[in-house]
Amino acid sequence: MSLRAVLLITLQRDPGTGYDILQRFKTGLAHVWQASHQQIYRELDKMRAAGLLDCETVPQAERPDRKVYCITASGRAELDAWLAAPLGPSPVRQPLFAKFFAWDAWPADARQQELTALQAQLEERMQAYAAIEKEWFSDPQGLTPDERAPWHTLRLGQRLTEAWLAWIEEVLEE
Amino acid sequence: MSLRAVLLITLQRDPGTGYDILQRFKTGLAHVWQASHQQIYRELDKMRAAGLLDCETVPQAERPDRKVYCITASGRAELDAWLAAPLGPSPVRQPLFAKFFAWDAWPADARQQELTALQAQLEERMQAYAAIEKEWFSDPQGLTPDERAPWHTLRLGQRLTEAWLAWIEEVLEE
DNA sequence: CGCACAAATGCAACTAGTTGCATAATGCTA
DNA sequence: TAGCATTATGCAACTAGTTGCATTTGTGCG
Repeated sequence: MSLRAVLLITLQRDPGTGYDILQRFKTGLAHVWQASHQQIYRELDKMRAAGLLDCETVPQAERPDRKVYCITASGRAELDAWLAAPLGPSPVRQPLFAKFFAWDAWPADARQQELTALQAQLEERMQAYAAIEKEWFSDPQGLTPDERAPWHTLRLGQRLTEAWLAWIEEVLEE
Repeated sequence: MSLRAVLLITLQRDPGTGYDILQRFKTGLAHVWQASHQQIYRELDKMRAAGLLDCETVPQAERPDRKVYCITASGRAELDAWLAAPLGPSPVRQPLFAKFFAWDAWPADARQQELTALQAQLEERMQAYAAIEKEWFSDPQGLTPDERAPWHTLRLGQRLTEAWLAWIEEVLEE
């Protein structure tokens, strides 16, 4: 259900094609939602069939046609309903924790490798966050509430990533 | 794939039935993995068919038979392979962030309700962590490395939950 | 007594997401 | 000039997880 909501949100802000949305998932929405192009195209088509979206085919010279989707009144109603309803709890699934519970069977070198790889990945993420913050949110106090909201999600991303990094350091010290 | 690995891990430690594993997912493994009984039973049967598990049916007087599963050599090999291979990155899917990106369409009362509900849930989780820590890990320095590993996962759970709570407070102050 | 809950298992149908393949033009680069 | 990335869409088959229903007996509660 949530992919559908995310598509409604982004199309409500800006109509676009499946490909456009794929690009958004790689840039501005990267720390919100990710989905493959197959999933996006399929979901958009289902939503159009359900009357949540309108679709206009724009032919292009020498390129495949662009199918530009845009939200309908019924799509907007579905989005409003989704926003009003509280999110359910998401099930816990931590494969890394599972490895910790198999500590005695987990080879020390694999352990080391896993944790340092994760560390590198998290540090990269911190840098990506910093770059986004610098580019878009250099003056958080000067933003409208609507513009501040995405900045808050960035802040949480930073807090969580910092917590992960501190923990990895603690574990690696052993 | 990870459910399979988690089942291998817990059965390697202690053979048991699907029902037993369901109970473990509700207690000791609650912050590691969660799955419904249907998923567990189905996966166990598939794993038995694939030769990863042995199954012994224990008839009980006046109760449904218990099917006790226990890991085979080939199951153990699969577990070792899983432990040795680094985990892939998990896709980002944050429905709450999505709501923040639809800030202007998100009614203030729904927002308030969502965040305070989440806050209550996280505080409950902190208490659950504290209870587990008190019961099982009151002396972390006195544990063997193997016993310390689950304690580390608890510590990360605490750190992440604290980060969430601090963030919610920051957001609610607006 | 009747009702809910725990113990113990399972089928069937569904939604969500992944993987592999296919098409077809343009532009870049080794 | 051959090969690879980008733009733009899609089918088919698969794995993973959810939801709803069903069975059978014992135990505790009001």
